[in-house]
Amino acid sequence: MFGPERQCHGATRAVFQATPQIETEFLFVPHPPADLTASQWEAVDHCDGPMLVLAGPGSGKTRVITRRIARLIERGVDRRQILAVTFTNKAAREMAERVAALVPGGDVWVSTFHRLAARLLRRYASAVGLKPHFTILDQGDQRSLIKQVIQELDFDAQHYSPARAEHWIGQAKSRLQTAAAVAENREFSASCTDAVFGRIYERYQQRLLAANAVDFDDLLLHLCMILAENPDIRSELDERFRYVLVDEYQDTNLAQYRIVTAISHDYPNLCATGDPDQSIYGWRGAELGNILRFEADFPNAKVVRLEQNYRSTKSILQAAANLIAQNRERRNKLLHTENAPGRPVAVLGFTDERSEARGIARMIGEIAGREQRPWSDFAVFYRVNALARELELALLECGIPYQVAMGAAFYERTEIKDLLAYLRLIVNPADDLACLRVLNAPPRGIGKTTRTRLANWAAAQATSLLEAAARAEHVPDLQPRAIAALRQFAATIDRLSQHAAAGVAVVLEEVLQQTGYAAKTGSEIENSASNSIISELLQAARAFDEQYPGDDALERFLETASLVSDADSIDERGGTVTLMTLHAAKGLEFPVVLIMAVEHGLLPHQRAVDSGEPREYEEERRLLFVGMTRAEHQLFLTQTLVRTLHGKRQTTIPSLFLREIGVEATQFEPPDLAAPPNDPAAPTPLDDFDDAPFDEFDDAAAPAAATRWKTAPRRQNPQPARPAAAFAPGDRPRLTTAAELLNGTRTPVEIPGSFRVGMSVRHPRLGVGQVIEAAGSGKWRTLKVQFAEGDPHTFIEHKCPLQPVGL
DNA sequence: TACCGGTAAATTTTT
DNA sequence: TTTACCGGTA
Repeated sequence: MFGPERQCHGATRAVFQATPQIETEFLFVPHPPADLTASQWEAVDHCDGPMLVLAGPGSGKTRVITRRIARLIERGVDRRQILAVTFTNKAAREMAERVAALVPGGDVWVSTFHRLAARLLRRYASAVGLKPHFTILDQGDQRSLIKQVIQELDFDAQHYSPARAEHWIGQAKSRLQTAAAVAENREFSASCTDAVFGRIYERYQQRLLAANAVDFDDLLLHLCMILAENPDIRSELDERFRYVLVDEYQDTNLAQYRIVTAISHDYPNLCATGDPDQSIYGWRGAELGNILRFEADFPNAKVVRLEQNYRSTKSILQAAANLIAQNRERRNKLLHTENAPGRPVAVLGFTDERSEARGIARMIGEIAGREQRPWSDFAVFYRVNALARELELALLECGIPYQVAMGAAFYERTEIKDLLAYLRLIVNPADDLACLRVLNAPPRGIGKTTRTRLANWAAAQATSLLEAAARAEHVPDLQPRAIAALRQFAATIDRLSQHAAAGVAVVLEEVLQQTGYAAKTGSEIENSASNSIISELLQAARAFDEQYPGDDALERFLETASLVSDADSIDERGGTVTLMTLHAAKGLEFPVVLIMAVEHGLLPHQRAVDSGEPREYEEERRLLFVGMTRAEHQLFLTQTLVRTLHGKRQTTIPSLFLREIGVEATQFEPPDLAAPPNDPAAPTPLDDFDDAPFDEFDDAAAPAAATRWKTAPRRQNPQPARPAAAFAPGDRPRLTTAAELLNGTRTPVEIPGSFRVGMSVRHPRLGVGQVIEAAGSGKWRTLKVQFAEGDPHTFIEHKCPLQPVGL
């Protein structure tokens, strides 16, 4: 009688009893609105009970989530009982906006995990020994505190670097190992190293607690502990958040998983959306197992698969699907699309990183001109930030505007961090890190010696640095001048505190005035730059005051500031090409995408290869998968023959991923293409290329298509193209090469190169294999090659019929 | 306290 | 190659 609505039962029955008017709605058999597919509607219309939405890239996942929220409300669910959790501020903002557009009125709690945890932790702070106005340390603060701790404990900083300790502690925390637990199990530590890091962790945690501060991981860890140890709080929140939606579930770590499950126990209406194939944060503790195990965790879970892609062309999707099919640890999905076949995925080969960068810049320029695309249609992804440099130079050279999405943004600036540290100190006088930061900024004659003596005394007295400064006259061995400076500093903070409730902007202005920070010395240019940054902060403060008036404005402003990230800074409207790491690309889409340096050692990254862990190797594959599936219309992958990295020039090894995608061979550009175009009047080869129907690039049609390049200067080459064989048969994506695209010829360029260990090679009879050993030199160099089957074969290099694969 | 020079290390980084 | 950091000296 009620059709699909019969699924609404169990724990949430109370909701429906309380709102009987819903019954009337059941009389209308709900059917999918025209703008939703059947499976999308299935997910949207699901009401009670756990649900897993396995959403492939570009499958309209966000839309499904927002529509489901609207649908729940439409059915009479109290909107305050809905909680939607995302990972990024940006995603949260977007989702909130879209929900607001669908069901005006607010009150649906859309938040990131960390912000949610921060909010709840303020309320229940005392349960973990914190005071409500605790400080959230960013990574920089965290790093410097760890450094201090290592120094204090007098461990060898060579072996126990702050970076490693930070990682170790982060891992421990995301696995819910508290410092106390680590201390208890110290004798069971797997290694001496673990024992040392355990000590660091303990001490670090003590210091955090003393400063009434938490780091990012603590937000989650503390909340987890609260939920685990306080059944009343847990059930209260469970009841409060009856409908929980989690986006990007594949990236949840153990702490996040526990939080989500803890508040979905009595009301198990958890809706998890995600894609195992897009899990790229394993190194930060994300547990792929969480999503793979969902049905085991929730045996009666409904599973909806969104497999139709609305974003990419068939070629792109096919190529990506080929790649990801190689992963073992996944759930098989049938990615498909109704979109046009589109242009073949192109692999562009270049001689070195410089010609690669120029080639990319030219490619972008030509496509933009020909297709009348704005620069913002283009994105270039790379595995490591270092790869952006050469590209930036090339883009500058071509006059193409770009933006790099990368770390060290606004809130990382010294001025901003200093000013925020003052605010932190006002809110939380125990915040020793903030105190340390501004004690001598601007300089007021409090040097290193003074600081050490102050810190020692404060530690002995078990008091905060600020408090110690206020009572500086008791600190032994201090110069009278230092005492005066310290007392004055403390008095200044004290005076500033009186303005605390007057709004963020007012406090900030007072800080600037009273500390003399504004008048800080510096060169003319530096000053103007720094001034504009400061005024930007002031502006943000004013905007914040308007939006959130109230006594706790300062505190909330700080929370916002510390939870903001660089990804938030990407300006979508700015008409520029976007450069970013593959990690940063998740969740975005661009009409034209170029992925640089698809080479062994970079993608997959050397560290993943060295680890020998299939898990890590598969994550690299997912990373490329994520990058590829960002592309709507056109996708290019590039590789070079030699690449200079860390100042070392090395012959590259082609990425095995290329072969998995279906690239049999890349033809490399002739060397002269490396030079920037010097005759702008010359017809661009792409003019022609673009008019060609895509079908002409089919295997069989390839030689015929070659005749189309009449406007491009034909290269005399006795050797006919090594043509059709270069293109994969059947369901393989169709691939084009750099030479074809940029030069308009299909004449392959023979690249002499010696085989190296690790390279993939093709033998006419034995198929594809990998060089596992090379010996001798010159004429007598021999290669040992392992093929898919049988024992390795040994060849004499200069006589053997081996072809490099991917070269 | 501030600067210079030598050395070592150099993924990814939602918060 | 570039960068960050340490330790020495002015």
